[in-house]
Amino acid sequence: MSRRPKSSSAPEPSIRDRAYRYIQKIIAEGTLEAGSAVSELVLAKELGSSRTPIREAMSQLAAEGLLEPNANGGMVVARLKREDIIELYELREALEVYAVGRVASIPLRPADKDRLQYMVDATQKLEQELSDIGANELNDEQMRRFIASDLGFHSLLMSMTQNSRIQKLIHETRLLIRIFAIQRQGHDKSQLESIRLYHQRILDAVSNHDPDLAMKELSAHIQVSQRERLNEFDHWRRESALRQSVPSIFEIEKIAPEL
Amino acid sequence: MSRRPKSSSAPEPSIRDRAYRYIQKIIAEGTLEAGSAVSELVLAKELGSSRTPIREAMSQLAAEGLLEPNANGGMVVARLKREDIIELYELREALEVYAVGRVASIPLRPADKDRLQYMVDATQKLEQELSDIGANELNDEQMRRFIASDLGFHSLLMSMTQNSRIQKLIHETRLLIRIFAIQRQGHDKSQLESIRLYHQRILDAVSNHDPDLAMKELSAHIQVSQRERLNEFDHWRRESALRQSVPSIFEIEKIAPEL
DNA sequence: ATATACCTAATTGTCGTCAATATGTCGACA
DNA sequence: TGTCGACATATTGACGACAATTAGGTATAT
Repeated sequence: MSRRPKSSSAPEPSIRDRAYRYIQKIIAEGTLEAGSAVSELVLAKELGSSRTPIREAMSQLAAEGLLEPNANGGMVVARLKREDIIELYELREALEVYAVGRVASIPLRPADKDRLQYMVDATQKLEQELSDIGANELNDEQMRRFIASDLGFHSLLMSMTQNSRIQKLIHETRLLIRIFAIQRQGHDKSQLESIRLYHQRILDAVSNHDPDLAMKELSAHIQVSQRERLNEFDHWRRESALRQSVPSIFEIEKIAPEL
Repeated sequence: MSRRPKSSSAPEPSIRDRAYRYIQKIIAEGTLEAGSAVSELVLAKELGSSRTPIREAMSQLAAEGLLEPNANGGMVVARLKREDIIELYELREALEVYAVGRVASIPLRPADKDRLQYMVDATQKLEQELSDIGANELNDEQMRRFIASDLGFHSLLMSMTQNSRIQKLIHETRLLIRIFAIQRQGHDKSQLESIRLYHQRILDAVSNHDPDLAMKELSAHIQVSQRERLNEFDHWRRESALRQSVPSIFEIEKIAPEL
């Protein structure tokens, strides 16, 4: 790694790293939609580099689950199936529930408690805003704030685990879920309140050194999220199936009117 | 993947795959000791290939934790520190305990129960052999059989989980632990019995659809293993420190006799 | 004899290219 | 007209080579 001094001022990221971040970004942004094949050559031209660094970056993305190797060869942007959502949420549950049990077993520093409470309060503030204007769903800006506070709460909590491997896995799992999340329709007020209450109960349990309760609440919280996500997925798939089938009938009628 | 027809008879593994397995093998066998730098060129010559496939295989191994990138560049065979052992066992605990809870929640097929019981019985048979000849520790052949039955029990149990990602992570984690295990001195009879009893209790709990008990037993089982492994590690490190310091004195005496 | 500077050797990140295969299109034939 | 086969294209896996940087050793000066 001669080109990776990574010393003081100029980390000089290798082309491989830049490619890694670039591909991850365009997948996260949805520029590359799920299921589409991603070519090494076009990415190499886009980045003005050779195929080699792109190739290595894609291997890593594949190892993390963002890309999956196609049968005939080459990579395809991973397309989450229903079972994948189930698996990913189960993985989250296994890891996060264990982690929160550990966190709740050690003293919670007041500063950390305050930061966690701040995240919960941020969500409550959003609820208040909804009530004030009589709305039931979050607008885009509010949605962004909600995601920030939701992610912040979980990230903060998990960062208190000493276990770096578990942290990394949780991060990757959440990333996968988030990236491939169906366009999450804005949570309504009741969902918001439910999430906030879960967070508050988890925080209280951690604060009270009650690992069992903290684990139980977080487990339920994740399971509720899983179910909501599965419902979104089923809705989306049903609509998608309709959109797919109806035009095809039209096509048949247009092409073969005798039927 | 032109060279990967993967069709019927000749899967024709790509050079990359062969390199992956080869490197994993020589690390597992201890041919490459932990901490030593592994050169791409040497491996390429050993395998009679170019550096490219080796490079990609090494990237994958690094992603799985077997190799770790060196600061100046290049890869080094990962050398597990004490915290790594702690982290890996915690990860195992998080994943396996969750998985066994799931397995215990669904009906256990009689065939599976028999296979699990067979693994437990295999361990008990080893105990019997020790008792018969009045020995206290396993010889090499018995040790191999024990590892097979121990690994078999856990693998079988985990394979009943529907979650492929959790299975894969458990597999990788166990591989890491096993590969970097300090030369595990043969378990003595009491350890053998303890392990067998844990396995039996876990099996019974799963068989009786008692997820909580199964999880509790497996958790304790893994924690005991972790503690044993940490003890081994501490012993080894203490001896290693002695071995390191004494020769250095010899060296000094040879190089600078006037001291 | 020690320390510094230089030089050689080894190793790595990246590149351009080749061979082989999968895909899609066009044409021929029944 | 429908189906099969050959051709062209595109893409991937692998190779050898180059530039750059680091490490280690040597020579030189003090």
